Amino acid sequence: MSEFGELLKELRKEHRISQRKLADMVGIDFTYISKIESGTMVPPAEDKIIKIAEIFNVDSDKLLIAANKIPADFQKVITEIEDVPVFLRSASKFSQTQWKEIKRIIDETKDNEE
Amino acid sequence: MSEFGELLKELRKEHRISQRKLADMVGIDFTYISKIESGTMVPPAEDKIIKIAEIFNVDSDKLLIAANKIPADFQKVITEIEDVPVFLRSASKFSQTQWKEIKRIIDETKDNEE
DNA sequence: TAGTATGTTGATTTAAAAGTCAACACTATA
DNA sequence: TATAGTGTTGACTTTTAAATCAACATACTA
Repeated sequence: MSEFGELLKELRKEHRISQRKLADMVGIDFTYISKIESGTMVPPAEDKIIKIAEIFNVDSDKLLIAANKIPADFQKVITEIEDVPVFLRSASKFSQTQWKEIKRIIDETKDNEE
Repeated sequence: MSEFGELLKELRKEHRISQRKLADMVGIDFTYISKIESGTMVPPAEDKIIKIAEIFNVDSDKLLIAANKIPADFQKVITEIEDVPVFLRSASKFSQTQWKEIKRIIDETKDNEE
């Protein structure tokens, strides 16, 4: 039942890299990698997870979420924008249709970026 | 600069209650309350903050946010609803108008409750 | 003025999270 | 069959967050 562990193992295998090599790159002990993969130990701290995401070139948010961690950046958003906590309290009640509307709004902001 | 500390002191004063009494009710040492209020120490753990919110009859989310803590409940929402992290990444870019739309959607769900 | 209530400070402790170290076991291969 | 590469396990350690304990200072009040 360790989503993160399984995912890590998969990524590592895909990239054909050993636990020792990965551990070196991340900056942790290789035995810890072993335990994370088997679910014996909980996922590492956020900075390590971000490094892993970089190494395997995956979205760090996704990896953090898989580790059941809230990206620290979110703290700023949640604590600084008043309406965000209110939004989060309602988020579980949104219907499909409502999510569609929200996604439309999100997409609008994405345009602004380029 | 300790938002939480100042807020706590204010609430406590309003309720005309001593640090010792409050500490007893919350289940922590009174000297800790003193340090929190002065900003010497960081706010207590989430469960203590929630107790404080109950004692003073204020919204616990607000108190947690003032303490720069993300309510643990949010973790479920953030990790379990796929679109929420995406939303949070965009949240800081929303315009007034966009927030108005979002609030409208939130209000719709509130109707469902009663 | 002795007692009671209040808040402050510095040193220390406890609990939880995040990790290391040492030792072993299996496999491949030179 | 030695040795290099890999993963596993159990006990221990380090780090950070969350607090306590002991001692004192100030004000109030019986």
